[in-house]
Amino acid sequence: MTVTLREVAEVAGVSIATVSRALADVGSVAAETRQRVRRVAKTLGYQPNQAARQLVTGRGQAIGLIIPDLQNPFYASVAKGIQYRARAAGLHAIIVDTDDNADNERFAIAQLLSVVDRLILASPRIGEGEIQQLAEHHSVVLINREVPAVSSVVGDNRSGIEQSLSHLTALGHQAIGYAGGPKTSWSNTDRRTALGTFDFPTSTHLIDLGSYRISKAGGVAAADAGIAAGVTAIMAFNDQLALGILGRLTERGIRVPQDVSVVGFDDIPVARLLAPSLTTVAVPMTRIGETAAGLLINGKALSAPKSTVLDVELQVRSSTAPQ
Amino acid sequence: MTVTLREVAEVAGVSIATVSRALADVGSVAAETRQRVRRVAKTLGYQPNQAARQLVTGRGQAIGLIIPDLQNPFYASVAKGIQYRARAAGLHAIIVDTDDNADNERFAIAQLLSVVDRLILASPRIGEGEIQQLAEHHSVVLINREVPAVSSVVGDNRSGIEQSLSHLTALGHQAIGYAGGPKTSWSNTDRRTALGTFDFPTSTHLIDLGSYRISKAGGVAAADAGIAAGVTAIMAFNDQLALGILGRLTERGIRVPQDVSVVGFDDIPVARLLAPSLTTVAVPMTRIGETAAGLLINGKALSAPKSTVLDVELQVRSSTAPQ
DNA sequence: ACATATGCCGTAAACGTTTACATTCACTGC
DNA sequence: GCAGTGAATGTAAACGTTTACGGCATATGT
Repeated sequence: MTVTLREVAEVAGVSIATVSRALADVGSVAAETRQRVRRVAKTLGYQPNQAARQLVTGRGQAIGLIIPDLQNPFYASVAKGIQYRARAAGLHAIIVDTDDNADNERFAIAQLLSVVDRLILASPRIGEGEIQQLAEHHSVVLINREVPAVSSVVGDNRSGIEQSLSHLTALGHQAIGYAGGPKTSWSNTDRRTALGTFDFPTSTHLIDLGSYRISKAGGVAAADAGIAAGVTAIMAFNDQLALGILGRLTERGIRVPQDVSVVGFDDIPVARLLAPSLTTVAVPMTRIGETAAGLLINGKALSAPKSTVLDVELQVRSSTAPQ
Repeated sequence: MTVTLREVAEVAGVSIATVSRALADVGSVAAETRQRVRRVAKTLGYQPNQAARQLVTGRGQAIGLIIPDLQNPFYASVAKGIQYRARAAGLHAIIVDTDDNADNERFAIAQLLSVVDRLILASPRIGEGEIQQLAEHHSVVLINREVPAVSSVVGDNRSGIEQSLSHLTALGHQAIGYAGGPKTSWSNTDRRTALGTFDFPTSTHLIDLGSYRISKAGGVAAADAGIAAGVTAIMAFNDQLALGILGRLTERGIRVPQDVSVVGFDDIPVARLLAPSLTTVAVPMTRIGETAAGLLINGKALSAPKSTVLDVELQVRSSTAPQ
């Protein structure tokens, strides 16, 4: 049924070694022979058996990608970026969704390592030690998390927070609430520390509205907390939380942006579709994916671990207004 | 570095065949031996080489998934469902995003077939003939497309359209516009034909607003077309298009649902987060994925091709109101 | 003309499994 | 006591590739 090297070799009248060399364009093989082999392979519809290839070379044609949640547009975009870069290198992506669960993640990693030796971990929830140990034996690149001695690609959280705060203070907001994300999220703590070191005008104060799950209920709770605290602007951990906040505010008769301004983070595709469209920090999600995959593919990940920080840019839309 | 069957066999004092049998729990092996082998394998940290396994068994540990766009929440959810089911069977999903391009799709299929022999095609854009030919030689399940003699899983488009129309006519709408999706989409044409056979009250008429790309611009154009046509309700091909329409209507000062009602299709996660929250046909996206993966895994896909139609249910929210 | 280099190609080993077949051994029933 | 049975294990082939090695030409240098 399936055509192998042997059959191509027979038809072309050469040995399988020559066929292999001709197709891989490696070693020395006469131009005429190469052409003939190529032609035969094509007409026979030869497709190399990747399992056999991987068995002997030890290096597979796929990279593993572990993400917390495919339904989260952020990770969907990151995954897309990884695919672009991987496809350019003739690789596939094996994606595993962990449902944001550390145990699932551990299991997924173990499973994937029997199939691939190159791994991209997006927002891993497991411990630093585990990650470092993993990185010692395999090619690993992290997304949205920094761990010493391991390659990573992240958005510039500090800059994003600063741009948001500058925007809001410039608009005259003096009571600004921050609705945080899951405590297990590295991005969340990174953004919180950036908040802590921002140089506020003396008249302005930042109010911590707490940490919320990324869900409808989380958005409702965050919005209610913001209203209770009397803030005039809410910065959300990410766009999905901001969406929930937007919905709840409208539900409670509070106008955005006239009464309260809302700023998101990430700039997921729907952010610009909303009414009001969401002011948010645009994170180059796809490019994060491409960069991470690039590190893995060109082997830089192992040889010289490096943390890459990509620029972010505030997109001012209609969910923010002067106070 | 990596531990193989041989090393486990040596340490356990048996042959590799026995180790293989003990671990796979197949054939007959003494209980005491099995235990010892298992223990040794565990302490040595044995991880089977999947490439070798696949090479000899011919069946891999992964299924291929081809989707038009990961960033589309519909497919992200479907992919998640597939993962659930696949994980339960110890399988991985190799996902390829084709950017909704038939050529990319053809290439992706060819590529994937050298790695997997089981394939799920979501909304394939390639021809029926190609699909049927593919299904002859491999296990294939289609999502959101029906092709004779090939297994498929789809949402009940007819029912969804009927529920939407019934809802709108019951609310007193007499000029209802339909904003269609890409012409290449099977779902789109399926929904259109359902529209054509609906039994309208004589006072009501349906207005075709045309076909639109799923983008910001598409939503704008569709909304403008609806306004120009003077409709009081717009049914959108899917939620993303509905989102764009919602945004444009608000932008033009038209209130939803007071002036115009809007109905979506799919019920993607953000639909309920919006203000106004979107009335839409809930398609069991995750379950579609699970079902498709199930067909592939239990081998039903090949032996008895069957089209599975899953129930959909209109979710009435606040984007629709009486006229 | 002979030694040497070089280009082309075939032989064969290796990758780590699974599994058909062979072997051993103890036990059963007569 | 002996053929027959069946359970437990070992032997070895096979899966389809890549690649080190060696052989055989032919070209090159003296």
